[in-house]
Amino acid sequence: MQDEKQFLQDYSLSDYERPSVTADIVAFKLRRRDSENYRQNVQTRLSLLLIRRGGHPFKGCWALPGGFLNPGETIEQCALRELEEETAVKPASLMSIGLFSEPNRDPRGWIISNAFVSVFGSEEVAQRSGDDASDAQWFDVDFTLEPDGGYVLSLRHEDTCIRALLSEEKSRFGMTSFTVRDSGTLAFDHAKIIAAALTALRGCAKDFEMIFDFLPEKFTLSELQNVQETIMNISVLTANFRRKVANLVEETGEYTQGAGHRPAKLYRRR
Amino acid sequence: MQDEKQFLQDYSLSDYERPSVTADIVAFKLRRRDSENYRQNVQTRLSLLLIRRGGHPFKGCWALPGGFLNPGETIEQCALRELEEETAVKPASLMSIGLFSEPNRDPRGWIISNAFVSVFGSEEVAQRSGDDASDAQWFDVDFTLEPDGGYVLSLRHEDTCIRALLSEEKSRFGMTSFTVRDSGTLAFDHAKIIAAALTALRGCAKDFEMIFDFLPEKFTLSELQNVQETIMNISVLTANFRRKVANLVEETGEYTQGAGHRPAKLYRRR
DNA sequence: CAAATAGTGTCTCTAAGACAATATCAC
DNA sequence: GTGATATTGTCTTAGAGACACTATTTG
Repeated sequence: MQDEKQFLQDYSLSDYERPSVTADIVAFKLRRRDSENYRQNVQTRLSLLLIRRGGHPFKGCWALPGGFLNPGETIEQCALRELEEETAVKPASLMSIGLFSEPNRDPRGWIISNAFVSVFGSEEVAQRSGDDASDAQWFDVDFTLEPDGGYVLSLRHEDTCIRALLSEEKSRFGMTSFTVRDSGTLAFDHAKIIAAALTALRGCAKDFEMIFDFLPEKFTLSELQNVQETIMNISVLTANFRRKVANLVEETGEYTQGAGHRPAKLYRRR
Repeated sequence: MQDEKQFLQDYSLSDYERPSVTADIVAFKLRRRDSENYRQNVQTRLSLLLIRRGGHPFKGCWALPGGFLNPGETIEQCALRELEEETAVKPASLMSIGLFSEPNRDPRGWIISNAFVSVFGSEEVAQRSGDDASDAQWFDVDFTLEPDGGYVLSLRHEDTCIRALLSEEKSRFGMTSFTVRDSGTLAFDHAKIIAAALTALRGCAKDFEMIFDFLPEKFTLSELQNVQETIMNISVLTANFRRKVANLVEETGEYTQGAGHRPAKLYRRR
């Protein structure tokens, strides 16, 4: 035992070269679309948070929020800390989607990144500007398979439109990874990370995982259905949706009011 | 542009403290059990590869194969390289199960690890001994939920029996993580990693992912069924199993011979 | 024939999908 | 009543699970 104490005292990790480690977060939120009819329910779009880089490299490009792992914290704590520096709010959920470790993914040097999907509820999210970020904005997401087999990732915020092209690479186990053919004005390999995040998010939403995190504690079944439809970019039949989620929710006894049509029961997650 | 070149030339990552990064691999294989009856099909057990540590820390304990990430390689390449140093054979598959980054998981210092599940076919796997490993052996796996809600992980090889106790921690998204209550003679947090690996492996096997990697190119449906049953520690009805995998395989036209009973069609993966 | 595995047929039950019908509010 | 959403009912079909049955080889 004395032996081991001595060993650890003498042990030095400094002989080996070490990478810098970061956490990058793909933060999702549903953005309300203005409705043309005041009696209609709110329409939503899926959006994600990007930060305009103020310094080199990729100066002026848009990048995912994230930052370096500090001693004494886990990678999840790092992700939450970096995210809170940008949004001032804790996300409703956080899910790892893997380590991105291509040696040349960052021109600054050997930097590998663990990426996360995070979800924010629909309450307004405050924004701060970070130290090396001149701007942070939520971009509407469009990620679709083209007839030629390629994927197009479009991110829009007001006049700004980012467009990236990717190819799918099926590597066993249902896990799909993407290759970037054109990164547009996205920094680093963030197009690849966003594509992986969207794939993971849609996979979860299919099984009703994570969809509750987009909503407040109490919600109507229509709102819940809207979340799934928005994320997966599909539309499902109401009757079937309600049957499938019946066991995942419970009634609160409360109802919506003054919506211009029949009130709806408010549910909560069970 | 000149501006950016200059920036990158001046940029130094050395101001920040950096962790060492490793890849640890939970390598699975099916081990043939001696059958009491020469006419019966071979019975199998799930086994995983452990290495006895020859040096400090955890001297004499058993640990997962793995090693440090080198510059110029991805974490997947690192995992394959370390695994090949131990087994001299490439695995049939490799799947990441996440980054383990608890600050004090390694007494040597700040070392974080990306864990992988890998699968080897049933052909014999050669073994080399690594530099800091005095022994490498395949341990039969038993991982079961006890009535008290805890999990027991038992690993056996001849006279050696490792026994670890864990608790389940459901952290949203169906992703379950484990807390180690008693590590037994397993080094570091490897009991936690093995529990996560088994959970991931069973999740895959349920959907017929990864089960083909345990078998040679040509196999019978009985063998395939046996793989799933062994991994998940369940038994399923033959007729139902065959219906479910029917679209995942195709006939080769060949048959087994001389097994002491009716020959079986050999299939391959489609 | 006995022992063992290989392979098929079919019944039931559940869940998913499609579609129709009714209910309730604001105006 | 009209326009909008809320909520329920039910028909059909696909798939999972259970179980019974037949087929083929070695010894």
